[in-house]
Amino acid sequence: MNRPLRQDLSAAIPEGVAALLEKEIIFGELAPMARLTEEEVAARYGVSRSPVREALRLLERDGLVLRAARRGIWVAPLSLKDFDEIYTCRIELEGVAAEQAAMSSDTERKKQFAGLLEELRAAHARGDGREFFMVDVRGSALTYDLSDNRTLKRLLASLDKQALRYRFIGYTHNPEIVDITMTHTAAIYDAIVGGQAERAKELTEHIIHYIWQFMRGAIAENFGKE
Amino acid sequence: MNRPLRQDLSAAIPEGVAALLEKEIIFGELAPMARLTEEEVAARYGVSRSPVREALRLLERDGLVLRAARRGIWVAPLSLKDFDEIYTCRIELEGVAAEQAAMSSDTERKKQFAGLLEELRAAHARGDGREFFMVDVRGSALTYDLSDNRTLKRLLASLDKQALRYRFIGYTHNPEIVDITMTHTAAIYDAIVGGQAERAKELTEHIIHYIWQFMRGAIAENFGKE
DNA sequence: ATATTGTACGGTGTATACACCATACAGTTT
DNA sequence: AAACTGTATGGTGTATACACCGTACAATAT
Repeated sequence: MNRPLRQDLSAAIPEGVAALLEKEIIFGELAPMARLTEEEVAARYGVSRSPVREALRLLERDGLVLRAARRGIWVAPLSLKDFDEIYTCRIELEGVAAEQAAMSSDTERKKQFAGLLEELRAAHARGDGREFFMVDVRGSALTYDLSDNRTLKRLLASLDKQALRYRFIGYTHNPEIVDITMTHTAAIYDAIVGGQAERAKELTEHIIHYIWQFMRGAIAENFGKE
Repeated sequence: MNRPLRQDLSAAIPEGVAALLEKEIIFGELAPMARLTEEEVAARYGVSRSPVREALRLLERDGLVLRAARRGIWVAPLSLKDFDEIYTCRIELEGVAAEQAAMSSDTERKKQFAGLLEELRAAHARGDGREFFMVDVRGSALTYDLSDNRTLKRLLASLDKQALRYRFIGYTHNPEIVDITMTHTAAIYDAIVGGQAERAKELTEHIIHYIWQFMRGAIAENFGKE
């Protein structure tokens, strides 16, 4: 009963289950405050409760689920306050990451930005918002890698997962957010590849602040009260 | 065999075990790269492997231990690079936390800073570096609480645990670091309590940067090569 | 009718058994 | 002698059984 799924989960079952649940949460297939029971998740993926528990610990770390001792587990709710909290942190850390990435001399990996930009443009042209964000995340991951700071990378990877939930909702309600992101991302990639550290940092901070304020409207509409 | 320890662990065993291991790692009782086996830890605290596994996941999240699949678990090594990475992140996030804390109107909780300052002075006067840092951590925790940003709090709580290992080593080699921290901390508390947001942020960033550079010497001596 | 207590059940928390991988070492072969 | 293969062992990874808490609902008493 557990054999078939083991293949899909690429060796590490907890991380595999976490990745699958992550996607479901980020893209709204699992609604905010949806109840998760360990046994149900275990049955769904054909594994036992042990790795599921570890997967849920990972999701808790990234703020995607809430746990109450002996009460249960829920998909973390979304709120305007939470959104503001995340962006308050992101604006600082993404700025540093872009700055440090620009200072990297790893020209070989910097070339990957060109390919990513093409993928972004393709997804943008197709109007595929979901794919757009997935590629955008890979661009961020590349930036974090170039910054050569494992601690920063760890913090941002965690923040990004939360942020992506809001970004996807924002896109759903205001598709032009993809247009804005598209334009600005190109400028940032340029600065990073060109080694303009200060510019990369300022651009990143400015742009994140801009998108933050732009998205607040859509977010407030849905979660203003909470 | 497991009953007696349960009391010490205050209800949640994984968190309890994690807290105990944390202290041992932070204060050097468990040396960098020391091997940890789940069974040994479980036996030591009189619990089973299940909660120990979860405790080790928590420590991994905070960068205190490293895990290699099916290979083992080790206390995370210390290095100058890691130290720089942590402070690069801390300087940004602590600044924001101080700024936001100063903007808080929770005058009731702000009064706690006075008591903490007294405790700091007492520990400083006694030359009790370990106690000094423990109180300092509570001051940071209060600042994070006041910032009213759960995301920021989560990121900083994690960072602080790593940072404390280096801070304790720095103090061991350069006890005057406690003097410096003592003086500067008082100024920051003043700014936060007084509601001077911009000043609190600038002071914090400046001071963390100063201590960072000051400590680099002691850290480099021990871990320069790694 | 309301309040209180008993009870059943869903679900997490922990313990334990077993599977399986990684390493080291010994034995065999070339 | 060196390389390779087989095997034993230590330790993590997973499955499963059971303990225990929290909630809801029903029954009884006031």
